[in-house]
Formats: sequence, C-alpha cells, structure tokens
Amino acid sequence: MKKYYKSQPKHHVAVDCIIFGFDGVKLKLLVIKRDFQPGKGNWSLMGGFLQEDESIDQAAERVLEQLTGLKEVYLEQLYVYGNIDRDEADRVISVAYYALVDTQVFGEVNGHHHTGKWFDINERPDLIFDHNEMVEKALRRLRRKAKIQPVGFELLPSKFTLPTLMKLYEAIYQEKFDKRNFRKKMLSFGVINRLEQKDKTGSRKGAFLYEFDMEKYNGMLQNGARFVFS
Amino acid sequence: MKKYYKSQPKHHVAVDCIIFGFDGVKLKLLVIKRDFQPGKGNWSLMGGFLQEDESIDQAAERVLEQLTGLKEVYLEQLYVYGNIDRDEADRVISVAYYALVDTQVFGEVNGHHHTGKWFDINERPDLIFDHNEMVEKALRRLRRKAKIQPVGFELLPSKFTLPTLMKLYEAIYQEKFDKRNFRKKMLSFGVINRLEQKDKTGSRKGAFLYEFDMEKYNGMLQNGARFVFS
DNA sequence: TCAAAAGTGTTCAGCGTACACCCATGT
DNA sequence: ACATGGGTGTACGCTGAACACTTTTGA
Repeated sequence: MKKYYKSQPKHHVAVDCIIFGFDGVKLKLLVIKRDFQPGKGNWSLMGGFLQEDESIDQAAERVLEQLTGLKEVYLEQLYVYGNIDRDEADRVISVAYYALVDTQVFGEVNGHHHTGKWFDINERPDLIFDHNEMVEKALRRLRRKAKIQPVGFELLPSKFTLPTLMKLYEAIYQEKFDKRNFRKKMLSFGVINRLEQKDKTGSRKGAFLYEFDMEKYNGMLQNGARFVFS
Repeated sequence: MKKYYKSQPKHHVAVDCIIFGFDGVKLKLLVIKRDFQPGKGNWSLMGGFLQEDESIDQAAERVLEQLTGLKEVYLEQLYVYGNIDRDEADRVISVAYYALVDTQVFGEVNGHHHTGKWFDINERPDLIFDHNEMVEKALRRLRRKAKIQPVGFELLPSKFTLPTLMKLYEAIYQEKFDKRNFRKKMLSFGVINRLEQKDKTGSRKGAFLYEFDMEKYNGMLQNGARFVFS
C-alpha cells in the first residue's frame, strides 16, 4: 500500500505554539530564546518537528508539555504557514497552535524549565520568521472565540473573582467595560457559581469567588442558548 | 544552511479543496470520482500533493485550476488534518481549503474536465477518508463567514437579483428568511447597486439586477461599520 | 383576468449601553 | 474616619423579528 505516493515530495512539518497567559492584570505571551540554529539567541515561539508516530495535535501537545510541563490545557489549531522561504534554513511547513494557560499553574509546574519568558502582549519582543504574524492571528482568533465561547476561563485559576474576570476581558479586548453591565451579562449566562469564600487580596471588602460550571454550560447549549459576550 | 533539520522526518503534504457552488436554488458541492488508487472509484474532494517549489496557497490554487480551470476564485485555508491513519495508503498531512465559485462560470470553463460532479449539499455522497469531516467543517466556516463578510457574493454571477441573493442565504443557512427584513438589511449596508436591467427569467414582473460594489464595501469598513448579517 | 413572483412599512419586544451611589472593611 | 475597591438598578435607543397587501406582466 505504501507505494502509491512514492513519487511525491516530502516536507519538514513543524508545530509552533502561541501560548497566552493572564497574570491578573495583563495578557501575557510565553516565548523562548532559541538556543539552536538558525536564529540562535532570538526570541521565538515554542516549536518542534512533527514525528512519524504522532498526529499533529499530539505533536502540539508534546511540544507544549516538553517546554512548559503543562498537560491538558486549552489548545487549538490556528493556521498553517507554508511559504517556501518562511524558515531561513530550509523549507518547513509550520502548523501554528494557540494555547491558553493559567500562569499560576505554569509558575508552579515550571521549575526546571527556564527557557521561557512571559511578556505583556503589548511589549512582546520581535520574533523570528513569521512568528509575529502567527501571534497576531492568534490574538484575533482569541478575541473572536472569547466572544462566543467561554474560553477566557482557561486563562484563570478555577476560582476567580468577577473583577478579575472583567480585567481579563479588558486585557483581551484592550478596552474598558462597565462594571454593572459586565456583571449582568456574565451572570445572565448562568454558567458561573458564586462560592462562599471571598478573595481579600484585592480590596479590604473582599470580592466573592466564582467558579465556572461546565455542566450548566453544556445544559445551556442544549437549550439552544449561546454564550455571546458583548 | 540546509543541514540543521537533516535529522528530522519529512512527510507527504497534500491539499484538498472543498468547492462550493450555487445554482440559483441549492448550495452545491463539487466532488470527483477518484481514478487512481487508493480509493479508486470512490467520491472524493479534489486534491493534490504539495510540491517543492510552491507555497501551500499556491498548491491549492494549482489544484483548483487543474481540475476546474478556475482561477482567482475565493479560496481560504480551512484546517489541517494530520492523523496518522487518515489516508489508507500512507501517511499524508492534508491542508483543506474551501472555495466559492459561481457555477455558471464553471459550467462554461469546464469543457474538457468531466471528472467533477456537482451535488446538492444535502445529497452529497459519502466521501473517502476524512473528507466528510472536512466538508462539514467547511460548511460551518462558510456559515460563520457569511454572517460577517459578504463572501456570499462569490457564489453568484456579478449581476444578481435580490430574490436570488436571498435564496443563496437560505441555502447556506437552510432556513427561510422574511423577504422584507432581508431586503431591508441587505440594502442597509449600502454595498450593492441596483442596475436598470431586470431579470425576467424568474417571474413575469421581473426582478431588478444588482451588483456588489467593492469600493463602497471598503469605504464602509473604513468608517468602522461592519457587514453583519442576521 | 388571473396566476406568480416582486416589491414595500410598521409595530413591538429585547438587548446593549450609559450612568451614580452605597457597602464592607482594614488601617 | 476614611480610603479603597466591591457591589447594585434604571432608563433609553436601536435593532431583529413578525406580519399582509399591492404591483407588474405574460399567458
């Protein structure tokens, strides 16, 4: 069976990961300083080559885990970049994925991996090859997605306050929202539960903690309702 | 420079095209009967292997032109399919593209290519490999896109009537729309111009022909306005 | 004259948006 | 007591959705 495509060319295929995080104030991007050629010493997205025994999704998960130690984070294919000269060294097709991670979890897990550095999304350094383009596309995708699906919660700890959630949305959209309207809208979906605890790190009064309720979200979808922000 | 990646595996990379058309009534899908192994005799999307000297976008354009004779049609990358066993014969990474073509133009251009066949989108045959999945994803994408960009016009001749345009939207969304609301909405964007001519093929009274005005559309975007259907 | 599709306005409800004050608490 | 962020309700305008009749013309 393997003979049919023998005459066809083969190509290097890589995955590159755009990793977004949120520190409670700013939207962050995790990049690495390349310690190999080409482009050694430059800032770059995390990436790796697709191997024979893994799907592309698996490759993305592997790359993410190898470099951050994180598993089971939100990871979505973004786009394929296939210009002939996009990589200086040789032709490489790159499949870009974007990931949403809670920076607090990453902080703990990180430990022995010091290659990565978080940058504020607006102060990120210039990246090699077409990686800037990838980041911009990922940002546009994140902004679109966050409007119609509760993906934002992936960037937060499992317990979070409404003011923090609002700051996240403000960081994603680079726009200020009205406190009352934001709460009304968010609570109207009925997919977050208020807990008894308060988080007092942000103020003297303290803000109630909430958690995302996946079951209620699924129920909501089955009722034909939709999560539509803004 | 070419040495850096020597140790990394290479893969077959293909493009597959989901080609949508509109015949004035139904949304159509163009598929081919494979005349080569594996899967010879089965229905399949049009595809081809990525060559060394072309970008992926170029490969998609080439495949589309080789099999339909069509150039400069709406073509957009959809998704990459990279499971190890997705192709029976050997591992092939497939980059799916979807295209929107005016079936009338294709009819003329077609001529010597008889490999393809148009199916109503709801009566399409089972396709090989993961091509069914690709078509479903393309449909979802088309539905999403058509809400926020005037891509629908790609499926129509340059001159079209409002009843036809409405039928197109009904075919895309598989849903009936109210004539008055549809016209009001469409005309409110101010991006189609009414011509003096009427098309009398659809009724005795005849319906005015319109054409899409790209300049007005661009102007509209610069004013911060948006094309948002429904 | 009639059949068949084209064309045309109004009303109502729901939603997004703007907007200002009191509350709880640690210092 | 006071400063700091947390929490709450209302009014208005716009837009999507529902809805029915007249017009044109070829047969």
